[in-house]
Amino acid sequence: MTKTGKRDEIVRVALELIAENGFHATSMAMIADQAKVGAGTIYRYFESKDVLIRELFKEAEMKLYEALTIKSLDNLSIRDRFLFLMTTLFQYLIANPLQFKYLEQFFNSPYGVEMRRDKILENKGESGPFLKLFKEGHAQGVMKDLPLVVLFALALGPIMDMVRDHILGFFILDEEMIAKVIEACWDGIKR
Amino acid sequence: MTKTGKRDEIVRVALELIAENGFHATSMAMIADQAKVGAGTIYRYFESKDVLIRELFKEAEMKLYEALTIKSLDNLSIRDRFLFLMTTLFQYLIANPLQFKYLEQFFNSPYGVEMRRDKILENKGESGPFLKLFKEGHAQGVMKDLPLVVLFALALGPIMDMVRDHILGFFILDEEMIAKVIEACWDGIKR
Amino acid sequence: MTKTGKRDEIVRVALELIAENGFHATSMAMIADQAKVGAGTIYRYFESKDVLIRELFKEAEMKLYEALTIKSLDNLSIRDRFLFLMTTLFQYLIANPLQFKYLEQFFNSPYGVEMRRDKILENKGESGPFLKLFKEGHAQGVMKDLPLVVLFALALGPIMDMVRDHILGFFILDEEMIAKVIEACWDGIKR
Amino acid sequence: MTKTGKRDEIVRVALELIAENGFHATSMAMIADQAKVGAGTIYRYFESKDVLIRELFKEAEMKLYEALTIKSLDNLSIRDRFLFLMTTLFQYLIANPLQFKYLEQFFNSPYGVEMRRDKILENKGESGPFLKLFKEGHAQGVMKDLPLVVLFALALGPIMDMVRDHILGFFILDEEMIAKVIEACWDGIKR
DNA sequence: CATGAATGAGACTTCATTCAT
DNA sequence: GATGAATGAAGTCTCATTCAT
Repeated sequence: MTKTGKRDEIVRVALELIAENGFHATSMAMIADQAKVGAGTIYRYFESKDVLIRELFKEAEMKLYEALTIKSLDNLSIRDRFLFLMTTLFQYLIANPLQFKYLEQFFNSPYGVEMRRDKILENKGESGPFLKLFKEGHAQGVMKDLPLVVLFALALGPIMDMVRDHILGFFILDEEMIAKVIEACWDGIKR
Repeated sequence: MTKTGKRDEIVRVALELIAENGFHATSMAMIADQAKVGAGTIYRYFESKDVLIRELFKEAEMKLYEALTIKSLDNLSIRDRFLFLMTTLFQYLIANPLQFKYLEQFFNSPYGVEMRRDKILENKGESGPFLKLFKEGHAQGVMKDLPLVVLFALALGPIMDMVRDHILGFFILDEEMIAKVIEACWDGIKR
Repeated sequence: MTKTGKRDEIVRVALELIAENGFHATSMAMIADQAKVGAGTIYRYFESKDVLIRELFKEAEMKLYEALTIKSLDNLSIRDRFLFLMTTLFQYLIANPLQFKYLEQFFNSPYGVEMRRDKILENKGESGPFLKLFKEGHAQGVMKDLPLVVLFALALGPIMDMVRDHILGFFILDEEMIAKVIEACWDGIKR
Repeated sequence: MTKTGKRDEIVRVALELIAENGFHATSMAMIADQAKVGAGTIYRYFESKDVLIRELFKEAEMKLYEALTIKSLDNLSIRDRFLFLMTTLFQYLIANPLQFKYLEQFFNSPYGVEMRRDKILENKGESGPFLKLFKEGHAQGVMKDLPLVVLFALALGPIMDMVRDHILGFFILDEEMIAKVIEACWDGIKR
């Protein structure tokens, strides 16, 4: 196996195991076993379990970010861009439940204290797609005159809850329902 | 110390430590030390750490439920009842940050899988205040025609995010801002 | 309950629990619970668990000794006295399985190192019924010229094994079989 | 130290400590200390203390079995084979007192309930040397017409008692005495 | 005298991490 | 680089014993 092959396998297995079992219930030995590497090998790539966990987060965050920025939306209206971004987000999270579960766990743990959920989308600086959208929505007077943090919560809070319930099998989200939820979120933030 | 004094102290300390550090990082020894009881004493009151954690949840859930049901609202309009309930919830969570943090952690852990956040308010049967409200809102055609689960997410998802940010000190929620957020949530669920 | 009533109850329950579960698996709390006394009460009668265990042994030993000396056998032949004593022993142990199990455990544990099984019957000085019998058997030339310790082992070793198997349900000892086993033991020690 | 060196050392030390102090009084920490390994190392080789205890038994049983089957005895008479086997057993147990003490403890504990002492020698199927001997003795009419279990008790019960006394230093067994004891056992089982 | 809540030493076990091979 | 056996600190839990009531 190539060098990066081992690293990738460790990352893949660690994300999967932690998403399913939690940080605590996932031992380094389990990861090593399932990734078919020696226990010590993980430490060639990650200084410690803590570092591994943070690295996993960064990679999951990055992938999500990329999913949300694949397409230029500059020529659409604010509303249409919101609908598109939200739909993309929904679809990505539903298609990648392990990533979603991992991110949820990460945020809801001591690790996530200094890294609010909003930051997933916001912290990429000016280029964060939701951030950019909300700023422009503000400027055009299309959205409520509320702090960006509040707009994030209004738009994304419900989404996270719905996706969690869907992944846990408590509620089935089909395309029609997704569209309705997004519309309702829009009602919450639009002026 | 009175008989129940020790149990109360264990509960208080355990909630605080777990809220701040997480389940995993809070050892039984830490709880015993800080509660100033012997290590074995905890086990007179709680069969195991697991049982302690679930008991803490039950007590926190109960207190929250009580806070939301102290006042009869039957003679108010749906909208006013919603505003009142949401304000009460906001205020309770902000005034009891340890309980909030504990509940958040509990839900976002293997413990909480079978106990969705919505259930906090819903599962008390017909008397769950939000459940009752949403059902009536539905019936009267005041609210969107969406499943109750979705209405919960739309109304409560943003609240949880805002409260978390407030408690972590990322954003200051004053009464005016709370009122605005609640209004926006109402926009999200009203027809 | 009278004072001795409590002590007796503790002794009875402790013997039963230890016979069934072993020293280690029987906690003082279990004994107190089942004897319906407070945990501290046991310590009014027995200085420690160790003392209780030794006291239990002494009482069991005493009862067995009494069972073997109820009847004067001086006018019987050596052989008949042997048969009678052995039959009595067999019957007593089978009728009192808890006592047997307790004694077995006691001997086969650090407690019993300084108190060989033979001592049950021997240590009552000159009056130990088996000891007396073997000495006279020796003197009359009816028994093999072997040390008393060896005669004890030849006569009693098989009995203990048989009784254990019977009590554990591995083998059914009826009166006929008992008689045969005793006859065989006699063959082992007779000249 | 070689790879298996640690396991062997753990086994050796555990057998010794348990033989001297009993299961309960021998902690895993004591074993680790005396074997000069880390506390966790024992668990690489044995899943739990329970498993260690059973494994120790299996190894002790196996060694005893091997000691009794090193030599083919098919061309000897039943009586000579009996004398030889018994002598071998005596010598093995006296030469390996730790194994003897361990086996005694094991049988006389909850572990040994389902594994009667007789089974040490019997359960190897048709090849158990004592079993084979007793069956043939039966068939040839050389031995008493008693169940095999009884023959085991008559032959081996006294041996165990004598060996225990010898090991504990209560009685010195020299070769001459051993021969006499075995003869007496033969008298007990022969027709 | 009796009680039983409280204690804390100590038992078993896990697991992140190291390091000789 | 890779391995995985070894480590030992730390965690959960038990239980003989004490002592205030």
